[in-house]
Amino acid sequence: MSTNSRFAVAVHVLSLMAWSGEEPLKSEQVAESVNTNAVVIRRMLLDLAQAGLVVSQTGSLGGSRLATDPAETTLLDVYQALECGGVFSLHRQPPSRDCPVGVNIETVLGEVLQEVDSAVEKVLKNITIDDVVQRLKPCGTLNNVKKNSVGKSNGRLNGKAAKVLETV
Amino acid sequence: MSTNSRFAVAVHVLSLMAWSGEEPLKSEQVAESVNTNAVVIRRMLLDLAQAGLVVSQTGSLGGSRLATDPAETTLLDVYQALECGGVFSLHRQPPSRDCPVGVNIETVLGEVLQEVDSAVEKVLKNITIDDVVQRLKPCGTLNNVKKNSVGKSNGRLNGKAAKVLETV
DNA sequence: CGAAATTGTAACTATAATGGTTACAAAATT
DNA sequence: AATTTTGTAACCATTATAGTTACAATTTCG
Repeated sequence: MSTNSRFAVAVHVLSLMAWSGEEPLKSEQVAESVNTNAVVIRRMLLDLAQAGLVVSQTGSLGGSRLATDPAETTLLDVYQALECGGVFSLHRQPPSRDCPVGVNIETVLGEVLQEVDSAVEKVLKNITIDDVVQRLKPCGTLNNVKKNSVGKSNGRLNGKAAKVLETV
Repeated sequence: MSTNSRFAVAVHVLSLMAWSGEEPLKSEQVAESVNTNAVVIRRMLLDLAQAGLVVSQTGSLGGSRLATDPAETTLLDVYQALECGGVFSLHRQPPSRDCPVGVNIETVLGEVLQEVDSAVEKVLKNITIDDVVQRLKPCGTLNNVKKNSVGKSNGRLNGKAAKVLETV
């Protein structure tokens, strides 16, 4: 369905900011964690800023930080900030008006899609950015060491991880 | 989000077949109602046939018809037949392994997306093709006449509508 | 059998959303 | 004034889907 990772990236970005607190993050730092280009991040930050979820500042000490309490910001807020406009779409071209099915299928499907969207929104409304951050922590410390067991992740920041978050 | 109308078209196609009963519909007829090309329809019918929802036959009296009871076929069956693979996607490129957020965000997001998908599936599982067809009927007779009030749709088939469904 | 109709399928182009890149003006700090 | 960073435009790349043409394989019917 969706070849689209915008929602995942947006949650990633906001989680980074929640993790790092008040200090503004530069788009370059965020891009490094997300593994993409800084302009892609800035474009997304514009959407998030327009929705009032982040604030940014230009200049040499600039960057972006959360504009809201992460414990109050839900994934529904994030989803709506991206203006994805629903999970499914209706027909590209309107169906035949001369067919009894075609003439009304959009109305009926519209109701169904609305029902789907409501269900999605209900789930997203119950998860906050803070929830996501809390759920990140156990993975980073216990679970992951056990899985990889090569000592790559030992709870301390090292290498680029330090570069990304120590400056924060 | 989804620039994708495959689900809408698939439900349209199956509703047409449910509406028209046992008689096989030709891809050209279906394409006329959906307002697209017959090959687009045939490609979709291949997906639906592989999922066991329709059967097709070549030859001069060929066409496609439902392979299941429309009252037992849910929109979840349709959705799964299309193999859309979930409502949202994770990151295209894997995030940084050197960032405490990046290294675990995919795991956490995967759980969230699973929760979303389950909610969507729960809704779709409760709507059958027959439900859709039933909900098409009132629109075609009362509601629509009132809305358009130009007598375009008067309950009888006329013009191309006749062409599409009278042969059925 | 041979003609006609229809599906199955390949090959190609078109469209649209997203992602990636480069470049640079505007703003803020030193 | 110099430096840094965002905001933003412009362009290309990638991917999924839709649309089109063409044709072999299959089925019916004369």
